[in-house]
Amino acid sequence: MSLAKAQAAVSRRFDRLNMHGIGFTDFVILYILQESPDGKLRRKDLAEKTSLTASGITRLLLPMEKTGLIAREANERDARVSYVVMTEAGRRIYEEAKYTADAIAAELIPAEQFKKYSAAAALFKLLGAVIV
Amino acid sequence: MSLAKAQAAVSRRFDRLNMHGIGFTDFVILYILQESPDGKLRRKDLAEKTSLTASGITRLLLPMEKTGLIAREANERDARVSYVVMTEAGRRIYEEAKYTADAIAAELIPAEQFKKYSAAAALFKLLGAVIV
DNA sequence: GCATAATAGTTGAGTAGTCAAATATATGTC
DNA sequence: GACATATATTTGACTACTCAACTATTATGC
Repeated sequence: MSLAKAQAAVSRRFDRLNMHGIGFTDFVILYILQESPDGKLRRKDLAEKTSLTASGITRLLLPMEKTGLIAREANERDARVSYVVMTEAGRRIYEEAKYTADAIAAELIPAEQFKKYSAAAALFKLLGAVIV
Repeated sequence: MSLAKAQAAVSRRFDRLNMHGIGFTDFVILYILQESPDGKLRRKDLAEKTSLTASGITRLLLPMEKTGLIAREANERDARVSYVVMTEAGRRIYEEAKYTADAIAAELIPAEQFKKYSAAAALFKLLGAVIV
């Protein structure tokens, strides 16, 4: 089961991110948020982009909100949705973690791939290109 | 994170296997056992082939042993190892589940790939070829 | 041949999610 | 504008693992 193997290997290497106090999935959340045009997304959309369930997102974001990496913002038109916005602290941690993530990604992927992007961004794009 | 997405999608579809009383990972175990030359493997080797930890294998095999899909066999030379062998019941369930797995795999992969093998075998080989 | 290190497997405690049900709000229909 | 239906999020109970520490056994250096 090489898919499982690849994913296990990739996310295990990214465990080094916990030196910034965040896990692999937290980093992915910050990455997605920082990439999104308004810098905020509905929980639903984060769920889709990460392939987690809405429930998983709730549980993942809870500690991130407590430690102040992200914050909650209401939607004026629809009281059901609560946006997830990156805080200043979140952005700072993301920038720090990006260096680590880039180093890890550089160990994982061939050199030509990350001329244009940061290595981490390239890795994500590469994975996106390979499957599904 | 498309790797995670792909894996989530694949293993979620294989949830249909629980109509045979087994999960996706149990099926993978049976598949690996049935493919192995002697029809038996050390727990260690199963761990490596599935990318699980030895501990995960212990926990996975426990119920499979209870329901009689696999059995335990000692190694005469080395008392530390315990082989995992497929039982008759295990082989029967595997053969049944294979039809379901093939049907699922056929929905997931392009047609030319499974001329030679069963669709499930082709899927596994394909995944193996793509990454790692 | 004895001490030290290495290997196979299991166990306790914890983590990262899942699913199904509940809650709150929005939308469409009549 | 009330009622049924749909959508976004949260919660409780559970599952499928992981890691670190342990037990039992085997291999190695001296």
